[in-house]
Amino acid sequence: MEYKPNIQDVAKLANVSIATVSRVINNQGGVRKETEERILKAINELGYIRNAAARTMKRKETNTIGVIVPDIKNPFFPLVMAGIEQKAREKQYFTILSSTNESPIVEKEIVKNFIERGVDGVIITTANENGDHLKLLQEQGIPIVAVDRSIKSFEVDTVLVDNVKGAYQAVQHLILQGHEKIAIICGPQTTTPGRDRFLGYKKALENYNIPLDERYVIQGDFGEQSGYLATQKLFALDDKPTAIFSSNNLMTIGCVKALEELNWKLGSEVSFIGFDDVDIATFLNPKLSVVSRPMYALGEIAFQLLHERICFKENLPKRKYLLSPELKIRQSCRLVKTLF
Amino acid sequence: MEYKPNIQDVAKLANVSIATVSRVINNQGGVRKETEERILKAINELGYIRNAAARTMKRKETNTIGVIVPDIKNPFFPLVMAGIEQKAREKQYFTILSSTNESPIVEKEIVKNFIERGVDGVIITTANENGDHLKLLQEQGIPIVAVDRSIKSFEVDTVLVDNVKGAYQAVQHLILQGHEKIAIICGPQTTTPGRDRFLGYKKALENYNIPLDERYVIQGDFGEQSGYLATQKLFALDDKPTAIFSSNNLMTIGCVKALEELNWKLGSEVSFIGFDDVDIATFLNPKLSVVSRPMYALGEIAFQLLHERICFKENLPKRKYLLSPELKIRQSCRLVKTLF
DNA sequence: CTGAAAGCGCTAACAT
DNA sequence: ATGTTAGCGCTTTCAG
Repeated sequence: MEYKPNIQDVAKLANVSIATVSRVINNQGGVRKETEERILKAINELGYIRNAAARTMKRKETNTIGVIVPDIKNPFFPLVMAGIEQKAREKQYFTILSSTNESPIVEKEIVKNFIERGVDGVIITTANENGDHLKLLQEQGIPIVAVDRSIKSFEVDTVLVDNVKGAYQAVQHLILQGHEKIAIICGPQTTTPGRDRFLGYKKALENYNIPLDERYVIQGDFGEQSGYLATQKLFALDDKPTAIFSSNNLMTIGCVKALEELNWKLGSEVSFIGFDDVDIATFLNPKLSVVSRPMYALGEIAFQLLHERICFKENLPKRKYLLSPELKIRQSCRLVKTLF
Repeated sequence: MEYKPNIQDVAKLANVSIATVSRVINNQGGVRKETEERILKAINELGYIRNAAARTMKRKETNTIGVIVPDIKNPFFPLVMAGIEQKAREKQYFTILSSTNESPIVEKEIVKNFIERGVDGVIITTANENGDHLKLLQEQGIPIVAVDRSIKSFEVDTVLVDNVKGAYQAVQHLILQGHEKIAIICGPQTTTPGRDRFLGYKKALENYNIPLDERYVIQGDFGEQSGYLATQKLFALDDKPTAIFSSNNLMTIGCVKALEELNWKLGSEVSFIGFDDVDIATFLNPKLSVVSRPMYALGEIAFQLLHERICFKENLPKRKYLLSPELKIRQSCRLVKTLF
């Protein structure tokens, strides 16, 4: 049973023209009830399923959006994806997902493939915020929504998390607890999240008149290993910090590992807040305080924006959403112990 | 710049026929070098990208495979997906992913949509192992590979993890450490993994002549909450178990949470082995022993099987792979303390 | 209410 | 080496 019936077969079996069949499968009305039933019956009998390729050729739309993420193994993205899919399904859109492994080259290939397939729009967390390689999409008039990382070289709808604010709140909290020697494990300053989280850190210090101490600023690369190393460096300091702010989830993990090995007591000897919730946060003792991002909402809004853009194209100003992260205070940050 | 150029535009600009252009974009050779260059130049100038829909109509193939998972938020699946994508990319295949949220109804919709789109094959971890809703695929002659969960109602290539063996090894390990009161937190007995892991548990007890004690068998649903509840039940027993085997990752997390709240000392008062590695495993103190599944390999092999099937269709026997999980002994299971 | 027919953009068989 | 042309299966005027 390998034969794929087409609209012709259905028409023949139902004794109508293919135009009528088309009307029925597209619910366009204007077909007598008996005729419709006859057609439906034929469709069922044959197991007819309409051919999307042929349909797309006429319609110039696929009801499909493409999603591009840099690393599907990072738990952040599946959660965003879940939000996107949910909203997309509601609007009868389908979602195709590809992961670039942070490679702009792969990303470009994927973009090209998405265009070939005629996706109606793209949601992307790009591997390269410059974004020149995404111009293809723009040239084809395919709407784009940038999620979590913005795109520099042209204007697109964007939904970001307020990284500055999240970092600011975390550091402010530490300051209000009496900390002054607050270290930051930075993300790459070539990425917006990396820069912005550092910015929030600086702003908080500034607002509370705490001078920035370069020794407490350690560069990391968002990888676990760099968080580990950074923590070791901080521990080696004569004048150790009393609190650490880590700029992302993986570095948090590295940091916690180092803390444990160094026997540098979390919560008591050194307070800690990390950016991004991590699975382990509530399993550690003390439980980790974190800045948590609304991943699901990020996905939902991204689809919302994309959908509007697909419907109204250019008759819409470019929009930038900035979602607020949530500071979840648990047990890893405590009032500073003053020594006098 | 909204106009999508087509093969005609390219042909006109390069002063050739569309057939020649087609030859070039498909690397079929038989075109004079200068001509080819002229065409390439025109393609570049116009920003031409070929239309997959039109191509598909002729070719009857899309170079695309569909992947269906029950829950993209479960970290298991993105890892499998990464393995699939890697292999697929090597063979120039594209991958489209959809998640069913464990709903067979959604799954059926997705299947239908995949067929509409003309995917060349499907890799699926089905939400309903019965599989009647997948017959559509079979009828259309679309190859299927089942991953992690088998399909009952017809024969397909399958790649599973040896759940019986994994559970057996875990429980055996506990037995050899002297445990006799070993509890299991079961997965749903309607799923193969749920059943098989229970089977492995029973087999191990049997082999070592330990009678099955119903009080130590708690039903869960693979969700975190059920692991939590199960642990509470076990703790409430007069004759508490000295070891717990949890049937999956999420229930492990629930279990560990409960353990902590109940102040039931992991490793000393109660030994533990869980099925599936979890992020937190090595952060806990003591570190969790687990049965770990080869997720990436699962994905790689699945694509391999699918690809062969796409190429050779029926001229291939149905194949069943059974990958061995790995028992990772860490610190959460200890020699039983005998009381006499 | 229904049908006939013109393509959508491409590939591939057949000419030249 | 290159061009001509017949569809692939569908949607959508335009007629009836």
